[in-house]
Amino acid sequence: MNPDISKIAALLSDSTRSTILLSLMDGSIHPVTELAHMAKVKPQTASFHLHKMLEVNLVRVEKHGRHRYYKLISSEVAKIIESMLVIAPEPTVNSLRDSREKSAIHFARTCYDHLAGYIGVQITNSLIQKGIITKENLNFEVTPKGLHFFENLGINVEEQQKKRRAFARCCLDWSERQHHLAGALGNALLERMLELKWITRMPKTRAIQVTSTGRTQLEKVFGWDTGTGPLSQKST
Amino acid sequence: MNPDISKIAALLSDSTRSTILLSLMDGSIHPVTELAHMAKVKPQTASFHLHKMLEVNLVRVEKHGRHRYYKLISSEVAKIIESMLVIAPEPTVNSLRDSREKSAIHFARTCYDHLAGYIGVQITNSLIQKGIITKENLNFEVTPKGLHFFENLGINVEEQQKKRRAFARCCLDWSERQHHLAGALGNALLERMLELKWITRMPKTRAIQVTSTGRTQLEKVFGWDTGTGPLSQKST
DNA sequence: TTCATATTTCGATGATAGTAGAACTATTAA
DNA sequence: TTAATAGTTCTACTATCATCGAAATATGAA
Repeated sequence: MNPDISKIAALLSDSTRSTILLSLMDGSIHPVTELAHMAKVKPQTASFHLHKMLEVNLVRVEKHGRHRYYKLISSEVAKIIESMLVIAPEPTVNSLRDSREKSAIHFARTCYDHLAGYIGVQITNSLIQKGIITKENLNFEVTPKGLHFFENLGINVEEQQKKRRAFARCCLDWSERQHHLAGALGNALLERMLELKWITRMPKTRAIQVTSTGRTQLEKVFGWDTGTGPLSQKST
Repeated sequence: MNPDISKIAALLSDSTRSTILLSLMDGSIHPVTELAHMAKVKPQTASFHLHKMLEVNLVRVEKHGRHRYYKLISSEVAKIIESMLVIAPEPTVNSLRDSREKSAIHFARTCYDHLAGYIGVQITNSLIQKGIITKENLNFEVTPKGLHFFENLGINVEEQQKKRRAFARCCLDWSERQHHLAGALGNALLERMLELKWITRMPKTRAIQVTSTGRTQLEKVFGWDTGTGPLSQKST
C-alpha cells in the first residue's frame, strides 16, 4: 500500500519522452515541433507523449496563438530527473555532431534553472575557495564577505532567502561528478550572468556559451581561465 | 547527448519491480522468495526482475547458503525513489486488508534507513519545537541543547557528523506532506529506538509498530500521545 | 545418498505501448 | 476567401516485455 511510483517512472522510461523532459530541464517553455525535432520523432508522436505527461501532471501547457508551449510543471519533477542523472549511464557517441554537442554540454549547460557542467562546478568551487559561500552538508551558506560579493554583482541575497524554495542547495553534476550551486541563489546567479551577457543560451540545446565579455569577467572575478569554449576543453 | 535516464526509469516503471524496490527501501536485505511474495508474483518472475536490476546497478546481492539476499545498492537509488514518492498518486484500496496496511504504513514506517509517517513527522516536529534541532533550508542542525538531548538518548552526534553522508537532511514524507528527519542522524535515531525497543519492525512490510514502552517513553520525552496504534489513527 | 528448499534459466504466450500515415481543427498571413 | 502552418485525433502495424510452467542448479537436511 505504497504510492504508485511505477506510473511516474513509466513516463520517464521511454527514450523519446526522456529526451523531451531533458530539453524541458532548462525550465523554459518549448513548442511541440521543437520538442519533436529534438527527440527525432514526428509531431504526432511528440503530441502523443506530451498528452500523456500532461495527464499525470509532469508538464504544463500554455496556448499562445496556434502554438502550444510546454514546460515542466514543478521543481519536484526536475528533482526526480536530477536524481536519475546521477546514476544514469553516459550515452554512446555516434557522430562528430554528437561528439561536439557532448563537449558543449559538458562544458556548460543549464540544469533546470541554474548553471551546470565544467563552468558551473568551477564557479561553485571558486565561490567556496574565496570564502564567499561555505558548504554545510548538502547546502551552501553565504558568508558576510559573500554578501558584499553578491551585492557588487547585483544580486540581493536576502531577497533570494525569502523565496519559498531551497535557498542554496547542492546539486550533483552528472558530468563533473561534483556538486554545483542550485536553489534560489543558483538561479539568481544564472539569470544575472545572462543579463550581464557573460553567457548566452545556445539554440536547440541546454548548452551555454561563454561570451568574450564573460571570459574576461570570469577570469577577473574568479581568477581562472575558462578556455576558448567547449571545443578547447579536454573531454574527460 | 544527455545521460540515458530512460534506462533507469524503465526499471522503475514496472509495478512488480517498483513494489520490490519499495520493499527494499527499508535499507535491509531480503531473500528472493520474500520479495516475490510481496509483489504477488512467482519466484521465477521476481528473479527475472532482480537480475535486470542487478545489471543496471540498482541492487546488490549477498549469497548466504542457498539464499540470495538482495538490497538497494546505494542511497542515490533511494533518493530517486524518494523523489518519485513526492508526486506519485496514492494507490487504490481494494480490501479491508489493504486498508489496514495503508493505515499502518501511514502511521509509522521506515523510509530507507530512517523513520517516516505520522510518527516520523511528529518526532521531527517535536525536536524542532523543543529547540533540539533547527531547520535550515533543507537541512537540520543540532542546537547545543540538542547535543545533551541526543547524548542522554545514547546517540553520539559528533560520530554521526563524521560519517561520509548527509548529516541531517529533510526528507519529504509522502503521506504527511511534510518533512521528517533523514540522513545519518535520522538513521541513528531509528536504530536507537529499535535498540531501546520503543518500536519494532512489522514482518512483511516497512510498517513500524510503537511498543507500550515506546508509547510511555515518547509521551515522556516529547509530551504527546501516540494513540494506541495505527488502527486508532484517523485516516487522512 | 536421497529428499527438500531456494533460486535461476529457458521457452511459449499474451498484453501493452510507441510509431507514423491520413484526416481533422485552429490560427495566421495574403 | 484561400493557402500555409501548428497541433491533435484516429487507426493500424509492429516490437518489446512481463508472466509462468517446466526443467536445471545449488545448497542444506536426513
